[in-house]
Amino acid sequence: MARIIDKEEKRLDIARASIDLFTSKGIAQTSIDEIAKSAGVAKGTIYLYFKNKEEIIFAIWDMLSQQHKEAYQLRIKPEASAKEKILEYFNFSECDKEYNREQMLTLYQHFVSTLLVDQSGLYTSYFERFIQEDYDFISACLKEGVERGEFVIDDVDLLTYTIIMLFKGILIRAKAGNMGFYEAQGTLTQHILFLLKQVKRKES
Amino acid sequence: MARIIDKEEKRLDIARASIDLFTSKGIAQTSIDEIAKSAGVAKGTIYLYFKNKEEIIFAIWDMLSQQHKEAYQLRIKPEASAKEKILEYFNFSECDKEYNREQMLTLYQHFVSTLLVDQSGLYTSYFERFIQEDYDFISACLKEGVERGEFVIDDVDLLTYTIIMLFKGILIRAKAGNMGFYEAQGTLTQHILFLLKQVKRKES
Amino acid sequence: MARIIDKEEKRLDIARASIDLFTSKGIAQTSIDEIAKSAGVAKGTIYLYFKNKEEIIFAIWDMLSQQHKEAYQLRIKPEASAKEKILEYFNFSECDKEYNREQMLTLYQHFVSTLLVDQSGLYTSYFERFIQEDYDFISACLKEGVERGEFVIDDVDLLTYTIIMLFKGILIRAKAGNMGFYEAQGTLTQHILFLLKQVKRKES
Amino acid sequence: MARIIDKEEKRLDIARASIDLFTSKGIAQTSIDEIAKSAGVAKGTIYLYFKNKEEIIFAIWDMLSQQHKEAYQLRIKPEASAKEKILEYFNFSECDKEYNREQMLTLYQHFVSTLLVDQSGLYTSYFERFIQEDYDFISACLKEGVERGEFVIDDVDLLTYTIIMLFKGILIRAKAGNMGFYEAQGTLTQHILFLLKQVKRKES
DNA sequence: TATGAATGAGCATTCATTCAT
DNA sequence: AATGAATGAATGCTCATTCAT
Repeated sequence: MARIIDKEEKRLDIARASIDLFTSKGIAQTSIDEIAKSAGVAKGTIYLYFKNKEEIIFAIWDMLSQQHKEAYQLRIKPEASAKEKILEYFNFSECDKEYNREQMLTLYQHFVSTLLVDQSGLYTSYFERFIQEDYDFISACLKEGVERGEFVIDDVDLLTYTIIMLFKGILIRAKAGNMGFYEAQGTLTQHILFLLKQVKRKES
Repeated sequence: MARIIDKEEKRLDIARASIDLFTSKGIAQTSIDEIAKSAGVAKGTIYLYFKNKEEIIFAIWDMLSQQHKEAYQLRIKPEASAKEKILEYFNFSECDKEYNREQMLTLYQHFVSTLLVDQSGLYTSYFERFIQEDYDFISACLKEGVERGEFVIDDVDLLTYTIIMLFKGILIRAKAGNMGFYEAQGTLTQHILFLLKQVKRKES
Repeated sequence: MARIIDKEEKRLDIARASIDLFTSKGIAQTSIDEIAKSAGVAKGTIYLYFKNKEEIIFAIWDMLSQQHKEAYQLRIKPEASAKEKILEYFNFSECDKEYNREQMLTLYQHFVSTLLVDQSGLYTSYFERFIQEDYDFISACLKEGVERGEFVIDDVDLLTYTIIMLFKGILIRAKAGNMGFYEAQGTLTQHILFLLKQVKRKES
Repeated sequence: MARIIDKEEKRLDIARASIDLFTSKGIAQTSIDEIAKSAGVAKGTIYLYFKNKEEIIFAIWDMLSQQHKEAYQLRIKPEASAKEKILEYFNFSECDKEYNREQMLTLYQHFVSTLLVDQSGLYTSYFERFIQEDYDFISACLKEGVERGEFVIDDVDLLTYTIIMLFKGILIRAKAGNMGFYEAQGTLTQHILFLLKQVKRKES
């Protein structure tokens, strides 16, 4: 058992060591050699923990995604409104603990870039899971909001996807418009607020 | 007397020949060698018409963008409503003339993929122009709609960007969700319609 | 006859246009394309006047060498001493008329560089002629100096070659020591003076 | 446990394998591919031992220079006269041990050729060191000769450089005059002897 | 487990020269 | 005579991955 924990820990160590490199130089521009040096292990050792370079990216993603969920759980109060929950879900301020937010944005952009040209289907199916998670969470929030009388929504499914697509769209707009993390986060929040305002229940 | 050659036409020939390769293999995975073979010219000839690989991509983009604009102009009637104009603007059915729509979608995804990891700034500044064009068009339509009494909009700028971001977001969702062109086009239309419905002027 | 003169003149025009490029960028780094542009003719035209790139270099050399001889003839007085004649022979101040002296030095260095790796024998035999000319001139001067009682020389042949080798050696030393034209010229003069002082006839 | 390898020895193996190619084809005309094949390793392996092509050339030079110094030390007796020391310093007979003398001469010519057109400054600064070493050695010998009453020299610095320039000059003359190693060596010796004779102390 | 030496395919770009017009 | 479009060989360097130790 101890061995397995060690192995998992070392996996994470290598993944963590890659983040700086991936975000500062780009995924394609980062060599296994550099990752090995940065992680303080030999090149061959990387391959004892990861089948290939892509697996490292998945591992990073799993790790950050896990952190994000945990941070969300800590921040959110059960009695929060649906709006608050959704906004909090798209708040990535926890990154600052270990990695800075600009890196997180860049990493996400690189990840999506890889997805967009994926031909093996590996990334595609991996990414599908995250979109599904987002979908499940947001639609649950919206439904809860409707039940509580917070929102009036004709088509919860449609609105859910609108929010998801805005979240993806901001990544591209941020890159094309030279936005940093804060501007991107703020813009996204603004757009989500705009949408939620449309479906807010009008008091009579 | 030198050989008489329509330089612009040959440029487009080479660009056209690249599209198949870019969409089937990816931009980064396509070598100049392959483009040359596919275009039926020698490798060096490519460089008589393009300064570098990026220029080929931009040329394709310019070409498709031009075609799209022309097709839009042919389709749209001056008296069309703002809603019709916007929906038509995001209708890419003209592609079938020369390239099929699936290719068009894939190409867009590849292009955005390249943009997302661009470190030279070349793609970024190139792409900025197109986002600006979209912005100008959509916000003009919305304003016109407001003036004509078609819409009631608090913040035209915000709604414009919402539409733009949805347009970018659908590219990612389409990839992650294994959508083809038609599904993606339909989904986008549905989302835009939903948004425009929110701001539609309520008849009293 | 007029045709031939025109042809020769155009040859020289092209050669002249190459000098700037060769000296500023290096011979290997200068493309025929650039020479053509600089000479205001088409690329193919170059090949009507020169069999290949190397011939241009020979033509430049012939031209400069011719200029040097003419300048020498104008400068030197028949009654000059042997020492004066030799020093004048290694004085390249005429370059300033059309090309500056730094260019002349660089060009000479490039030329010798090409010679040193010549495997065809073309450069070698071409260069041999110039060494022979130098030899004939210098040994004639030295003999004249001996006859006139200016020098006492045991082995004229040896001293002649010493001077020639110093002249070649200064090219390498100038490059390795980051010398400019003036420093190189001055250094060479100093060394030749030193040698001639050794064989100067001692008045009793 | 990693493979045990004498990195320095392998470095020299690769360098040694390059000499044949450099001398028979020229430095610029020899590709890394050929060097790799000649050394019996893969192309990538070259770059484990050398940062780039230039480093290979410098490594060869360092190696030969080292060998020459060691051979000189073995040959020379401490009580040798200044004249003997200088002549021995310019005696390259040790080459036959591993590489033949003609190759040595050709290699030197190729190296100087590359130096003469060097625009990066890499060769220039590398070569400067060797000229400086030669200067230090020769001027020390001459000074010693003066102190011992072997020579009478007005300007040691000037004579030192005369010898150095003759040494460089012979490389060019050898090439232009189709001299082989022995003729070049003999000619150089003869010229140095001539110079030293001029400054030999006259017994009264 | 861990190492790190070795591999070799892969690639954008340049350029002297040719030749159809 | 002049043009300039076309050619295609040539090359230094990177890097993910393997595997002997």
